[in-house]
Formats: sequence, structure tokens, C-alpha cells
Amino acid sequence: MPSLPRPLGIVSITDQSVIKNMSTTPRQRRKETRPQELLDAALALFVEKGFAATRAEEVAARAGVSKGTLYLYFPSKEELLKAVIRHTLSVEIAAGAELAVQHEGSVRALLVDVLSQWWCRVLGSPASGVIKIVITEVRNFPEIAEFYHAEVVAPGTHIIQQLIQRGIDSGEFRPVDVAQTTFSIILPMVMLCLHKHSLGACLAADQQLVDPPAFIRHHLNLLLDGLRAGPIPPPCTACP
Amino acid sequence: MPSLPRPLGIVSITDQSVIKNMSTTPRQRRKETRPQELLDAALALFVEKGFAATRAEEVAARAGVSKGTLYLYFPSKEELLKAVIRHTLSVEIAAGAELAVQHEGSVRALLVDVLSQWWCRVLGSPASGVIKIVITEVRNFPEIAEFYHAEVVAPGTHIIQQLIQRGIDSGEFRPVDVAQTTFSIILPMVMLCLHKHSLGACLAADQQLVDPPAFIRHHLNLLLDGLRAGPIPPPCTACP
Amino acid sequence: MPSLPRPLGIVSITDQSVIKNMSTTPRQRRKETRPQELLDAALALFVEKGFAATRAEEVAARAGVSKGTLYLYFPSKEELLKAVIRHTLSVEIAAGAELAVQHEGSVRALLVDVLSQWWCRVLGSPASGVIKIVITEVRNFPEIAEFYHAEVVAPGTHIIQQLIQRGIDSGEFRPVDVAQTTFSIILPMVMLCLHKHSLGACLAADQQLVDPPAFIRHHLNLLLDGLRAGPIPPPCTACP
Amino acid sequence: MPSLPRPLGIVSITDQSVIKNMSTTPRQRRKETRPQELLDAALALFVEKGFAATRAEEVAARAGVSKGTLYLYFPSKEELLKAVIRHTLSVEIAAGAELAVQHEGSVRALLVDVLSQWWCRVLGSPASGVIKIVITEVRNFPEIAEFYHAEVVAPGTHIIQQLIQRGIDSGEFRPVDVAQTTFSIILPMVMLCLHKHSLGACLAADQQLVDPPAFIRHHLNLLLDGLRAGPIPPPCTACP
DNA sequence: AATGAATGAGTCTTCATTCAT
DNA sequence: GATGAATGAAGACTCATTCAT
Repeated sequence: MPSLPRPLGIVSITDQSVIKNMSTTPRQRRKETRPQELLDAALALFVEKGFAATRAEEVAARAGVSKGTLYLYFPSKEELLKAVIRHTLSVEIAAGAELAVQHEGSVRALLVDVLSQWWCRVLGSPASGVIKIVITEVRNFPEIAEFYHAEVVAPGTHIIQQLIQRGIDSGEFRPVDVAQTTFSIILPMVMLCLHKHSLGACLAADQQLVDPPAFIRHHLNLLLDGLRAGPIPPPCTACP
Repeated sequence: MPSLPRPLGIVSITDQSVIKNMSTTPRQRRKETRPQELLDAALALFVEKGFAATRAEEVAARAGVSKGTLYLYFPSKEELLKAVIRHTLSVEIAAGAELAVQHEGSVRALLVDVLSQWWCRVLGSPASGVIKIVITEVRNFPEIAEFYHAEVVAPGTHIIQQLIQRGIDSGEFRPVDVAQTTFSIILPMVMLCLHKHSLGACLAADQQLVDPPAFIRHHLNLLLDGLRAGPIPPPCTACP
Repeated sequence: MPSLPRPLGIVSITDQSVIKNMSTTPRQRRKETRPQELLDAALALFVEKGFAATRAEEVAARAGVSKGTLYLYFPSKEELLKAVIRHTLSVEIAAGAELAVQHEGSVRALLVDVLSQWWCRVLGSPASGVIKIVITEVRNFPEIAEFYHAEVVAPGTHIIQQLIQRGIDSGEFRPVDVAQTTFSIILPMVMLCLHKHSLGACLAADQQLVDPPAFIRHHLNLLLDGLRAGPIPPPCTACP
Repeated sequence: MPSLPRPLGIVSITDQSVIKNMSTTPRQRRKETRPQELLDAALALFVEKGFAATRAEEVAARAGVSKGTLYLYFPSKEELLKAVIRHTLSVEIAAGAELAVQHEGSVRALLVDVLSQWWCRVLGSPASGVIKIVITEVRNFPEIAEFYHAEVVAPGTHIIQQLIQRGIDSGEFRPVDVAQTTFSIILPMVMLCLHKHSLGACLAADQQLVDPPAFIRHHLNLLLDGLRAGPIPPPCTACP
């Protein structure tokens, strides 16, 4: 099996492949982007139709290559699925971590500003599709559960939990169940990702039920209003 | 296809069929319960493995009949899928409507008490599985989108929106965007259903991340705290 | 296997079953005509769709009984096929023999009058359908070949050959190859039967290519009269 | 589906494909001959067993390929049937037209010589099998009726009718009903084709009832000559 | 006798995967 | 490396036949 492209993202500025490609023929360049093109094609189709209902040949066709070529890069359809998940998530996680790492200000500001920005980004990125794939396929491929839990769920919830705890400790938030509050924050966002690739994809642009960015901010503000220490929350008149 | 058993719930105590069945032959009795047995089997398998990855014969086997018998009751695997969705949802909707109809007390109490009860029930019922199926299969079967939107999404959101509006009108809640708040309430619940049948199903009982009933109450209380009308808020630092 | 109804036809005037039926209940009567009703239904469907493409249940339905009943009278679909052929032909042969047996007059008159009458009758009777079935199915069921040859082809050609020979012997006809002349007489008629149940059945009444009775007379007269210009046979002005 | 080889016959001596194939790989060569090999196999089996009783896999096996390969060239068994009919007939029609086009001599010579030659050829060619298939399957696939009528029946009868009319006009024939006479000429030939693939195929060589070439000439001569001995015709006693 | 629910062997068709070119 | 023809295992669906009622 050919080596899969390593996770990009963090090191993207100095990505070796970019440099190398400059000095090679178009064909060479093509060859090196193949795996990514196949992963992109597979992602799109797996998200849309599901793994079982997607034919290997369709993936190849969408990537502009022939059936045989797909098998040059991935040993089986199932490995392709795992690679799609692994690869897409690692790219996104790297990018996300970067965002989260350095931020100044109140916990509330961090949660509202950074989180909403981050989720809007996720929603627009391939990662939202991977979330659907994971939900759809975990039960058929249990390795996915382990991987996803270890790489996404655990670190993701951990970060949020820490932030909430920090807010409580600093007196910014009243004491609440940290774990459950975390889910109140996260679950709607995750659901937005799924919606985008299921019901949302069946609706015309003017029929959409939710405007994701607006909802995300509204949701976070609403929750943090409920969370905030102090007597009674004033309606935030500045918010749309 | 034989007529499916009418929605249970309301009249279940005096269900005629129990009496009627007493006077029929065992064979007749089996024939009448077959469709439901097949729907149950199909639901379980479609939820677990997805539609495309479930073999018609597996469904039949799980219902304790042979391949051919399945096709005596449903004309195709696809029609079986639609019947599963249609039938399971209509049963649950009937039951839900009943709960919601008459309730005394504050809107908050209604939302917290009735909604949490309702969602706990959904979560434990086959309906939670149907939600996963819908998310998973809509893009392959667009009719599902129409049906689900018309029968579940639209009426469901409508009810919640009305309740929130009532709370605002009565001064119980501060004025907020009703539509978005509705999603803040609903989306985590829906996500819980999906989780139950995806990642959650891959975890042992003692590894579960959430305790649904507890989370549901916590979530509703948290949100309604944020919603509650009250005196004066500190400057909303999160707003741009 | 229940005994099949014996060949009717010759003895039809004094058919026992008619008499017996007078004195029995309708249900009894029904039961005794069942086999014939099933044979009729099977014949119609085998002629139209072919043996393999006809479902046993369709035959039963067309005869107004249930699937199971068919198997009460015939042990298998294949036996039903053979019974259809055997039975229908024996009825028709009996009727035909009767016609041919006693006839006075010239051979020519016999051939033109009796044969045309006989073929018109065959064409309108179920026997024409059996001919199609035989052509269609012999190669899958070789017993049919034996039966058909022995019961239909051999006696049929024998009769015609004898008539032609009689005409030659009496000086009415010039000497010709009797066997081949026989086929010149017979083959178009047989083909008419096949046409009726194939292409002819796909055409509307006003699109029909041939008018069978007219053609049959014309064909026989043509063969017997001669086409040739020359000493000139006077056109038979009485013929249409 | 790949383009089928164009009608053979006329240009067969300098058929480009022979030359072209020399320069291609064996694999390429096989690919180009596959459709024809499959059509040949399908024709043989459909003629022998009928469409419904022939398994797709049998066709593939007879053509020396696997089940899947058949579907690489034809989208379904039904399309294979139509292709068999279309293709085999168009090949034969092209060949036939050629023969008929230019001929010198009396109409009688043309009819006897050319027609007998043509029908002997048809009888020995795959076209005779297609005729059986058409008779057998039209009622299940009505498109066949249209095609066959337009491509075979209509032009075929038209040619014969014209010839007969020409003979009448020139005084070579006495005036007769052209349409019906045409059927007297054609129907026995068609029937010979059907016989060859039904009863005739069940008989050993030494049991055959007819010697087709001899019969064809005899039939044509008989029709054209007249059966009756002597110059002056006796009053037509057959007329009512 | 009559029914029709149930069965499972048999067919068509698809598609992941291989491999000669 | 890339291709796409070929394969055959697998899955949806049908239907002749059985048998409990």
C-alpha cells in the first residue's frame, strides 16, 4: 500500500510537497495529489450516499481516474473509508487546535468568539461531512469509534470542559455540572453538521430552517446567559 | 400489503385486536402480526447497519421468517424502508401529541417537565432509531425528506415555538429569537438520539458519556435560565 | 392425479357430464368443470406469454380459483402443459375426423370445401393456440414432439396425401410429388394459426394483413387452379 | 454498448476490420468480437429454449465468458433479445436486398430462381431462428412487432407483390388477388423456418419430413404452373 | 375440496477487486 | 503507473410447490 499523504495543516506553511511540486512535471504533480483527490471524492460521495451505496468506480470517476487507479492508492474500499476519516479529521483537528491555543480575554468571550468561529469553519469544511460518516458507519466499523473518540470526542470535550471550569473557578459562571453543560454547548453544533448533509441538503437555499452562523452565536449567548453568575441576565440588546 | 396496525397509545388499554385475535386461528394471528414483526426487524437492522448494508434476508431472518415471506408483505426493500419510517413515526407522533395537548402550569414547567419526559420516551422508543435512519438515508430517498419535514420537523418546531412565544408574551421569558431558541432546545435532543445509535452503541454501559435523562433536564433548565426575564444584565462583552 | 376429462367432441351430443350436471348442485357442477376451466386458462396464457413466462398463479386466477386448487388437479405446471396439448388436440382431431370422413364429390371439391371449412374452424378454435404452443415448447419438452407427430402431423398429412393421390389416380390432377404438394397445401394454414397468435395479435382489427377465410379459399383454389397464364384457366367468377 | 459490427455481406471481401485487427492487441480484438459472439450465443439459445427459459449465465457460458461480461455489453437480458433480433435481421436484409435488386428474365424465372435461392439461404442462416424468436416473443415485447413489421414484413411482401403485379401486367400471369397470392408464396417458406427450429429439430436427419430446397422449388413451380391437368377448367364446383 | 401463507431454490443483476496490456 | 475488461461472489426479487387450516 502506498503511503498516505501525511496530515497537513499545522505544517502547511512549510509543506514539503508544495515545494517539491514546483520543480516537477505536471504529471508528477498530478500523481502526488492523486491520493488527496481520491480522498476528496470519496468523502463527498460517502457523505452523500453512504459507504455501502457508493461504488468504488464512482469515487474514481469523480476523482478523474479509472477504477484501477483507485486500487493503486488504497487497498480496498474499506481502507479508503478509514483513510478519509483519519485524514480529514487530522487536518481539521490540527487547524482547530491552532485556533484554540492562544486566546486572551474572558472565558465567555473565548467561548462565544472562538467557538463560533471554529464551528462555522468546521461546518464549511470537509470535517462536517466526516462527522456524518462517523455517525453513519461506526456500527459497521468499530475501529472508527475508537479513533474518533480518542482523536475528536475526548480532546474536544476536554477543552470545553476546562474552559467552563475555568469560568466557574473565576466566578464568571455559576457552578454547574461541567460535563452536561459541555454537551449543551456542543451537541447542537454537531447536529448542525449532520443536518447540513442530510435534511439540509434536500432543501433549496431559501427553504433552509437555520442560518448556521447566526444560530451558533445565538445559541452560545443564550447558554452563557443561563450560565452566568449573578442574579438576572439582561437581554443582550446588541445581539441580533 | 395488509393494513398495518393502527397507532397504539391512546386506545391501547382496550385494544380490540387482542380480543379479536382470541377468536382467530394461530395462523391468522401470525399473519396479522407479521408486518409489525418485519417492521421491527427492519428498523433494528437499518438503524444498526444502514439501509444499503442490510440484506433483505437478514431482516426476514430476524423476524423469524424466510426471504420470500418478507416480499409477501412489502413489495421491495425500499418500500420496507419507507414503511418503517412512516409507521414508526406515526405511532410516536400520536403518542407525543397526546402528552403535549393539555398541560397546566407555567410555560417553563411545561417545557422542562413535559419536554424532558417526552424526549426520554422518544429516546427509549423506536423513534430514536428512525431519526438516525432519516439522517442517514434522506439523500438517497428524497421522499423521506418531504414526509419527515411535513410530519415531524414542521409540527415539532411549531409546538415549541408557540410555547416559547407564549412565555415571552406572558413576560415569563425575555424576548428572544423564537426560531433559533427552538433549535437550541431541540437539536441536542435529536443529537442524543443519533448518538445512542452510533457512537453510544459502541460503548459499554459504564463508558457512556451522557446520562440522557439527567442531561435533558439539565439542558432545559440551563437554557430556560438564560431565557428568563429579569432585571439588569452586565454589558454583553461577547457582542462585537 | 385426478383423472382428466375424457376427450369430448365425437360424443358431445350425448355427453354424460351434461346430463349428470343437471341433477347436481352448482358446486358439484363447478367441481366437474374445473379441470376444463383450468385447461382453458392455461391454454390462453401459454399461447400468449409462453410456458416459462406464465405463472401458475396466473392460470389459477384466470380460472377463478386459487393457486392451491390448480395443484389439486394437476401435479405440476409441466403436466398442465402436456394436458393442455393432449386434451385440446384430441378434442379437435375428433371433430376434424368427423368432418372428413364422409364426403361425396370430386377431390377438388373435397379439398376446397372441406379443407377450407376445417381450417377456418381450427383457426377459430383453441387448436390454433396449441399449434403455437407446440412450436414454441417442443424443444424444451421432447415428449410433445412424439405426441404431436403421432397424433396430428402423421394422420393429417396422410389424409391429404391420400386425397391428392386419389385425384391423380382419377385423372383429375396431373401427376405431382404428393408429399411436397401436401405441404404446399398445409403449411400456409399452419402459418396462419401461428400468425394469429403472434404478430396478428399485435395488430388492430383494421390493420390485419390477411383475411383468413378468404385467403384459405384463395390459396386452395390457386393451388388447384394454377397461376400460370397459358391455355388459360377461366377466372372463377363466382369466387370473391 | 459498443457499436455492433456493420452488416456484412456486400463489403465482406475487403472488410477493413480484418486488416485493422491485425494491428491491435489480442485483448482489443476479443473486445471487438465479443458483442457478436454474445449475440450468436443468445440467438442459438433463445431459438432453442425461448427467451424466458434461457438463463443469462447460459448465454455467457456459450459465448465463453462469465456472467458479468455479458452485462458489460448489454444492459439487460431484454436488451440482448432486442439486439439479437435487430442485428441478425439487418444483416440478412442487407444480404437479401442485394440478391433481389437486379435480375434479368421473366418474372416467373425471377420468382422461382431468385426466391428459392433466397429462402434456402435464409433457412440456413441465423435469420430463420430470428423468425422463430419473433413469433415466440412478440406478445411479450410489442416493440418487436413494430420493428419486425416495418423492417421485414412490409418490405418483404411489397417486393413479392410488385413482382406478381409485373407478371400480371405483362400478361405472364392471369389476374389474381395479388396480396393473397403473395401469402401463398411466402407463408410456407416462413413455416419452414419455424419447423426447422421446432419439430424439425427434434427429428433425426433421416426422419425429416421435408427437404427444404426441393420443396421450395416444387412449391413455387406448383403455384406458378397450376396443379390441374388439362387446358380447359371445369366449372368451379367449389363456389357457393 | 379449497385456500393462500410460507418456503427456498433459482434468476437477474451489481460491483469490489484483479490483472493483462 | 494507468487503464478498463473480466470475473464471480453476493444480493434483490420471483415463483413453483407445499401444507396447515
